[in-house]
Amino acid sequence: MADNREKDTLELCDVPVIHEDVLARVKAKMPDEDPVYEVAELFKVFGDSTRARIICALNIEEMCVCDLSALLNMTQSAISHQLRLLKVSRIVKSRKQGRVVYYSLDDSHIGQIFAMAFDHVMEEQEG
Amino acid sequence: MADNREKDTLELCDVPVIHEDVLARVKAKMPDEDPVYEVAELFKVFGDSTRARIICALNIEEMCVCDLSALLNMTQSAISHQLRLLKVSRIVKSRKQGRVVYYSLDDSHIGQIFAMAFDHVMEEQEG
DNA sequence: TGAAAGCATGAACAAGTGCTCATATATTCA
DNA sequence: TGAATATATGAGCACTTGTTCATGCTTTCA
Repeated sequence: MADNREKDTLELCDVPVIHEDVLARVKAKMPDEDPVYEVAELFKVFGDSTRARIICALNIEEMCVCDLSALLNMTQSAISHQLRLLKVSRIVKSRKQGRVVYYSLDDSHIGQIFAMAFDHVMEEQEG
Repeated sequence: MADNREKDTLELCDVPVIHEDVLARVKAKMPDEDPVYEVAELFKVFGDSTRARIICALNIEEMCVCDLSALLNMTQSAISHQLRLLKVSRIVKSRKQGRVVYYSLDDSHIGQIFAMAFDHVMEEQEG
């Protein structure tokens, strides 16, 4: 990140393009950058087994932290940390009643996306 | 995975359970462990922006490695490494023609799952 | 009011990940 | 056959991530 001398032609990545027509078409049809990054961020949150199990549980019904801990056989702290991430990502929402906090899925899309992913891995099994 | 002596009461995680009825219901309805882990693995692969962009591109049409490199402005090596992972995960397939290798999506589910995720992040935007 | 219950959070550390660099392999063509 | 092209891959490194541990906050109840 310091020495840029002798690099008048500073293409970061000067790979040759073989199919200019293909490139042009794909460039035209590619979705905008930002949504793609957001989709990747969403999948990144889904892509941890603890969080995936939490989502599967909350897709069945609302649960409090300690019940989730018992269900998944993990410490309250670990679950709580993950729930925080899921909440920041707007995947779950919470309501507090006394000293108990109940979590549930924030959006019906979430369950649908998981359902499709399940279908996919099930078919992979057979075929 | 070796030493289990002196662990007669081996609750790994003895959190109290508040709602036994909820726990019983969710336990009964929870999907099997293995598919959940596989779904998480699938999402993990989706959850990187480079791979997400590759998938978006290949969802439009088949492409070779160097065109992908040019499109995404990344080195051929970086793209090739990611394509390897995508192929092992059965998300893309490849066909070789001369010294050019063309990649495409291996399954129509993939595009559908991405489409749903896009819908989700778009609605998040609006509120 | 003080103790207990339920949950949240900061620090720290091991494990995992994505890129770069160098190099290997495979194919084409002169 | 030898050079050039297209792609693959192993090693290394900076960076990220998920858990644990200790502790703090909030609410309830005796």
